[in-house]
Amino acid sequence: MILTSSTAPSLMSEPLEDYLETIYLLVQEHGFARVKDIAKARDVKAATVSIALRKLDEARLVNYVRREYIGLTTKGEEAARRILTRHRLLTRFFEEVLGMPAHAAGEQACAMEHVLTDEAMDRMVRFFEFLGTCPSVLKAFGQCPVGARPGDEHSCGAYSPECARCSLNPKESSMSIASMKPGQSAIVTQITATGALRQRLLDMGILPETAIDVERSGPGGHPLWIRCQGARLALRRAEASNILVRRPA
Amino acid sequence: MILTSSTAPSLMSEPLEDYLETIYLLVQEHGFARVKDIAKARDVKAATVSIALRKLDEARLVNYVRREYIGLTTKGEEAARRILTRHRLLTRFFEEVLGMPAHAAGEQACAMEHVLTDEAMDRMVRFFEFLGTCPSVLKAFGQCPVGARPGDEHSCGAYSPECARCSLNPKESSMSIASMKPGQSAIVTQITATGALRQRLLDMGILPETAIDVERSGPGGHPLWIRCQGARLALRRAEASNILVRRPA
DNA sequence: CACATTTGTTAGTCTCATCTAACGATGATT
DNA sequence: AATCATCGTTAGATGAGACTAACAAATGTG
Repeated sequence: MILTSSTAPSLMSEPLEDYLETIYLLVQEHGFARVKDIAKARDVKAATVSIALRKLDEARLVNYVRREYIGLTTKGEEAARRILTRHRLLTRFFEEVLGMPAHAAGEQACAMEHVLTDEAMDRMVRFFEFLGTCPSVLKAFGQCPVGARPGDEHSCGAYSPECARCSLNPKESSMSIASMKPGQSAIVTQITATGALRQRLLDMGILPETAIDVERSGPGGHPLWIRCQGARLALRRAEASNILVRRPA
Repeated sequence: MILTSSTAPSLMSEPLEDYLETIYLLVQEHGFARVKDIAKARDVKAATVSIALRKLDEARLVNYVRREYIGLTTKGEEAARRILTRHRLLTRFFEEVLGMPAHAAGEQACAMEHVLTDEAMDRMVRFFEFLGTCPSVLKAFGQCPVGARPGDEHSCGAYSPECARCSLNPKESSMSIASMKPGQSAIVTQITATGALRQRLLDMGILPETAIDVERSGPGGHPLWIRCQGARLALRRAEASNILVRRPA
């Protein structure tokens, strides 16, 4: 989707930002940066790096003398650190808050670091500051069945009776859409499916706090027809039973 | 930064995904999609849309008969809904969790919706499921000085004595790096600056839970030299006093 | 020192997404 | 029915970022 952007965060293309970041890291690690190493780190050919360096030189972001080691200008260092900081922040978010494995968190951060606005960064930092003073929050998330990571104690969505804090254990008020009648509406609270089925349901638009209207509901093996976000979807009963809802008050 | 991606989330370019999304929304809103409307929504020329439609038709994502209304195939609808769901999820995250204004949240979501991996989406949904059962968390964040949004009661970083929950009010253990001596180290807990200064400090890499080493510290008007994430930075005392830290135990 | 290997640059090509300009096709107006 | 405005398509150009292939420079080895 395209919304008209009000702020111009960066004047540089994403690839050029990546080169800057790569150079910064290479200099930090080895004390110098060479075309070959940049090419390897970014998984492009050396020829491509040469061209990029000329552009970065024209933008006064690197000190580029042909066939010599490459250094960042002050301006280039600042730009690199700006991106790198976003990378670290996003990585921490996906790893520490959402509980993703380090590598996946880093990859996700790579893809987003170029487009994180100042405002979103500010709010994200504030969220971390908040969490720093209320560490119980993340602990609670990590210990809840929904928040458990693969390898954790209550992973795989296995419900734990001790988890009173989050009260995610099935209770009277928790029903699946499989038991709803045609014409009824409800709000999704949780998708208990895992793996590919979970992803399929999410991709269809079935998210927490989304309204679901049941249109047709055959008994037994017949599919359940629902409306969600304006779209008509057909679900098997086995799938539908993985979507927990609450009836609006 | 570039990390080798293990999963191939999408086979489509971002612009093509945007066209799909735009068509989906236009059909939902008006019952049909025309080249002209797509061009307007995406802010490109009609010629560009024509070409994109040919590609989407080749990929069997739209039913494209020259000079007629454009409809999505089942496959196209699924792809569009996939992106749109990511858009909604990200928007809600930036709006409801981080407390950004609706428009800014939507813009940020636009920029990220194409690169959100299945795994990150899964974890993000789980986080929402968790928050649905522990709504006090977001309430606590929104009411803390750090989490207050512009317009909220304790916005602008004004500290509120009532906010005992988050204990963000200055306390004995809370000191700024301005009072640190050369050779001392500490961990950043909070950046109390706002606006451009805050952004500048963040961009330099000064984030919560980041280690800071003081290298040189002149008295009075002299700058404070610190190391942060391997970089040497010079800060004015007025700036340094906005960086709160705790000494490692 | 001569030659081979490694490293970097240049030239030319490709694809993608965009543009402008010109041209068809459709439909509305008088 | 003739004309005109709107809408869509085609053709051709541009700029970014990548590639290959060929060449040039630097570095090591016998």
